[in-house]
Amino acid sequence: MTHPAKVLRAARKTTRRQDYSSSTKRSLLDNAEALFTAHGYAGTSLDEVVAAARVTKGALYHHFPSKLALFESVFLRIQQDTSEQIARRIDAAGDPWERAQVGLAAFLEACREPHFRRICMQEGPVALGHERWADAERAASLGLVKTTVDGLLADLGGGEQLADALAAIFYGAIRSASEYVADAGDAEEAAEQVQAAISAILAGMRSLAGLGVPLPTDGGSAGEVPDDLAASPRRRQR
Amino acid sequence: MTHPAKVLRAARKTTRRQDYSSSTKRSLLDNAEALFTAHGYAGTSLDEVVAAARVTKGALYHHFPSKLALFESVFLRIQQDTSEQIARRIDAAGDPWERAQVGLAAFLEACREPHFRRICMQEGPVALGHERWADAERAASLGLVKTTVDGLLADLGGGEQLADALAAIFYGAIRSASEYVADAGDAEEAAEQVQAAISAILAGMRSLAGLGVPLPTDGGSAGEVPDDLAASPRRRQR
DNA sequence: AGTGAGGTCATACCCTCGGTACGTACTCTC
DNA sequence: GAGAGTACGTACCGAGGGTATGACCTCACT
Repeated sequence: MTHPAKVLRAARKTTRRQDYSSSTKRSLLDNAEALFTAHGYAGTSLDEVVAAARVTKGALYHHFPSKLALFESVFLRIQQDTSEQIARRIDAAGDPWERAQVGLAAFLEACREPHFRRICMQEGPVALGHERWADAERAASLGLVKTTVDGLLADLGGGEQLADALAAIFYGAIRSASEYVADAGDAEEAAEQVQAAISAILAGMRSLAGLGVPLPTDGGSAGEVPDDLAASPRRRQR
Repeated sequence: MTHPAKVLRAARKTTRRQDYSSSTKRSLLDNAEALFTAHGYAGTSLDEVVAAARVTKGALYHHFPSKLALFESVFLRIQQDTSEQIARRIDAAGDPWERAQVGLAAFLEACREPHFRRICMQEGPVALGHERWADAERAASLGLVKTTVDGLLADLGGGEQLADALAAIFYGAIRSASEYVADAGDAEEAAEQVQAAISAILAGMRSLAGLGVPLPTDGGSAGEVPDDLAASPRRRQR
């Protein structure tokens, strides 16, 4: 058996110099993640980051062009890890309705991780700006929701034109639900309530389809809604 | 007839000095609102604000103890105006389901106002911090949603223990829906989709109740959910 | 092994911006 | 009309993001 170090270096085909560099970068990312999680984006100074990572600002600015770019790297790393994790659990589930339940549970769980909650859900939109954050979300969390919703609608048969809107709605619902759970005194009980509430919503949609009620109706199916309110927000009732 | 100026001053019971002061403060609030809307909290410097309001930092710091306090004043002013406006429209509606529809339409409309959208929905949580923002929201927008949801549940009969969770869920759903509408290429069409989607959800809940399905079921009613994912229900089916 | 090259990082500095200390002018009251 | 207090301006400080410059260290090539 050869020497472990030699095997590693040979296998990874990296120079000592590259090891140093990537180690420095990784340390910056790790420490930045911890500090951003603890104090937020604006509340974290680069001096704190470089001190924690035991480097200087020169090193930081060699690896990242700006504070924002550093945050974005941290953000993307967490987001990708988390969404892959959730996707794996969804894929392990069976029919669309079970997948929705599993996805919800997995997402609620992820939102109880402080770093995901703080960096991806709270700081992300404002630090990166709504535009870039929304793009990243579309590719990750929202994408998962969209896929799941597509599955549900396919199972119900119909309502495809509502898929995007429904995905956005469910995504916001889950997001807000996670805040509700995180803020609740009894997180377990809150999580149960959320599961029950969303189950009820899904069950309602399912029963609607069973009743032969067409999903893609324009307003009015939940109660008498004046035309001018259901159709175009421009025209308001006096 | 007495002198006009005397009449005015006597009627309003304010001194010229107080007029000047409140005018200065109002100008600061107005200009800060415009700048915060355009460039966000971090992107707006106090120098810009005082220049726009044609005063100096001394004046600003006489009226507001900090930049954050200035932002909070702007925030609260917009939030109160908007929620009062929405509340009036809800109160003008009839049964709970119509109230929900009207409230949704009014909220979607408000979210298309740039200053409400940017300051109350986007910058608020991060600038004020989640805690203070959540408190303010509970008293305003979320309060409206909670009241409306309470009305729905009362009409359905049952599910009261889910009211808080449902309100949080619907609030997030509406929030996200408003983003969806704001980001959409065709806002009109997007708003219609959102109205239709939420109508479908509400109709589903209504039909569930009509079918005699009890609302407060613990998970699993939408599909088979593995025990370990069902968030430790106190009583599980089966 | 020696050496040039370039990637990697440290040091020192600038600039913006939130916040403070203090001075001034004006207005109201007695 | 004199004192008092409010409203506001001016000058400055310190924190923090960003930059210019150069040293060191590794690596490839001879």
